[in-house]
Amino acid sequence: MITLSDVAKKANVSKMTVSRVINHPEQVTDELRELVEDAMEELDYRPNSAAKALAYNRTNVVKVVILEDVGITEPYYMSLLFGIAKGLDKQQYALQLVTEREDLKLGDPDGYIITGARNTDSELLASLQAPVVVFGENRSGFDFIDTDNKEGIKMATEFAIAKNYQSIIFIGIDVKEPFEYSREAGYINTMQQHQMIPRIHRMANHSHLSQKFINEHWREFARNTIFICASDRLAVGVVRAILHNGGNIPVDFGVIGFDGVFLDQVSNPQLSTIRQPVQRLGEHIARMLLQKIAQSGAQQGELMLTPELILRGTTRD
Amino acid sequence: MITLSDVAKKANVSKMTVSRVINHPEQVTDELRELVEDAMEELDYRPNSAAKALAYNRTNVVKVVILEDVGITEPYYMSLLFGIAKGLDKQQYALQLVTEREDLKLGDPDGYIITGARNTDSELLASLQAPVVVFGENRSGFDFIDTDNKEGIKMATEFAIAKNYQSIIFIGIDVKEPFEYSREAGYINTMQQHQMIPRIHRMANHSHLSQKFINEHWREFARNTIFICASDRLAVGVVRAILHNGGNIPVDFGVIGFDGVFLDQVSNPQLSTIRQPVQRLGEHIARMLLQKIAQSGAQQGELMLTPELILRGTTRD
DNA sequence: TTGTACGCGTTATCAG
DNA sequence: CTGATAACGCGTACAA
Repeated sequence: MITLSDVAKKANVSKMTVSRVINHPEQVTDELRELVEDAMEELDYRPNSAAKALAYNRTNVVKVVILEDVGITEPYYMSLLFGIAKGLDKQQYALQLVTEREDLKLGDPDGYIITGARNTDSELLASLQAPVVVFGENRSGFDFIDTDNKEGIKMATEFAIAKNYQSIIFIGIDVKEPFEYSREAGYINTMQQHQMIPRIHRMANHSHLSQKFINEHWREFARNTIFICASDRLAVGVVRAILHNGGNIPVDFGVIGFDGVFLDQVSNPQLSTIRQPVQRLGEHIARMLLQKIAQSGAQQGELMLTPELILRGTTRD
Repeated sequence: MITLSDVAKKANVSKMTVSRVINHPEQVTDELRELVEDAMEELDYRPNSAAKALAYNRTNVVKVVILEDVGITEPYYMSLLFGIAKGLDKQQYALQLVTEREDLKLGDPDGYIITGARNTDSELLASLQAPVVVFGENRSGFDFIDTDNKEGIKMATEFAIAKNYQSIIFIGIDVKEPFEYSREAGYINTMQQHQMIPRIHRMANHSHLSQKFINEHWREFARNTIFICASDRLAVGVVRAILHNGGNIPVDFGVIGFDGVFLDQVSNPQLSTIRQPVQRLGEHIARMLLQKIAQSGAQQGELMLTPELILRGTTRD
């Protein structure tokens, strides 16, 4: 193993000079700096993160916490993890996955990335002893990152209007959480701007529930109706019910989902959807946390990334 | 932060005694040991893993490598990661996710968990500088864990025979990999044991390919046929095609998938499938790697976990 | 601007 | 069986 001292010897300087070249290069003369850099290169020096962690009193570990019940594993989180891992790797950070509340207190990570948190989790999060960033809108003051939910639904609604769908119905998720409020707001605002009357139905986020709902109300839906759904799951159920009742997709009926992770692609026909940039969100939240750690816990604010409207088999051209 | 020294003072011993109580308790008298244990309890002592890592010349990090192209994110890996994380957590290990081959060489993990490896990756794996365990059967001599593929298909085939399906067809994945050979072997052996003639069709692992295949050969399939598929993806396509052609599931046609992760549950009707114990596999492979690290790289052999035949909407009672 | 001495928390070695 | 000492690799504080 190559250490600072090895490099120092090779460059004929003290190891402190080498350390400075790495952490405070401006304090070293160009001459020495180049000498040291060459030596590092030649020896293929790799800093020892355990030693660094010990000196800084850090662990170089962040906990990634999934508070949501993932009975059926959401593919969503896979992409998110990929992104997070990518963001952390660049700084030689490692992660520990936590899926059970009890395990939250174990270990001493340098920070936490929280996903799937509900309003009721605020106290729990506030009690953590290291910097926290949250994945998903919240109004409890935690730094967060999320898709721009409002904007996403706005895009879909304006598309529906532009395509002359007569009736534009929103199928929402029956939860009192900011992400849902924002999605509904995007729908309502856009409808009102165009003097159209919003119509919202809410249910738990399961495809068989939206399927059942459409089946039971089938007679109420005239041709030229589009359903904008708060999730791909709901959208998949809607599609099934329309087809089951003999409705023609995409000619007479349209369906747009929300998420754009996995489900939209394996469904048949492939779903038009508002795709969240999940992996990028992951990268950004990792960066946000690392920065917060570097700034010893300073507030980072919020960041919203714009989703993309993907048009496929369930909307007409 | 509570350190060894703090505990040592409280217990009136040297910190080496405390260290021994933790790592080599048999070298300490019962009397002192209890004294120290009480002190640790009272002070809520938590070992500093960075310091430990430095002393042992370890990083306490393992890399989890996904070599497969995950264009469409496989939910499969999510469960696996949960399991791995659980196994690692117990020993205070953290993980780094690697999805790109180039990133394999960065950092100095204590070991590697490799998934999605193909035959052609053998050299790459052999060149790694830390203990390696592989997820998935292989015949290159790497320690591995996998579902008992052969046994799983055998269970499904015997079920089909017991239910008096006239024709039992295997839809396989068109790859030259051990897992596929084992699945086919499970099918062929069982068929032969019952004096039945095996019939296998292979294609790439996409639902639209199996869908297309069934459509094109629809006339060849008499009633009372069951399709045993090498993946849930293939099974989903088969189901779609059967329904599309007016076939009655589960009365006249049966379908059994393989995997039992996510897809089987969101499909409609819900899929009968051979469920892999993915999360348990994850836990076991983590343990295997940690043990291999502890034994400085000693061979661990192979471990196969038995899958479970889940009967749902695509097979008759 | 550069170097020296020491500390971070833990473990191995060796002496008692 | 127990304790003192040195060492792991790196960073800070202070001195030169």
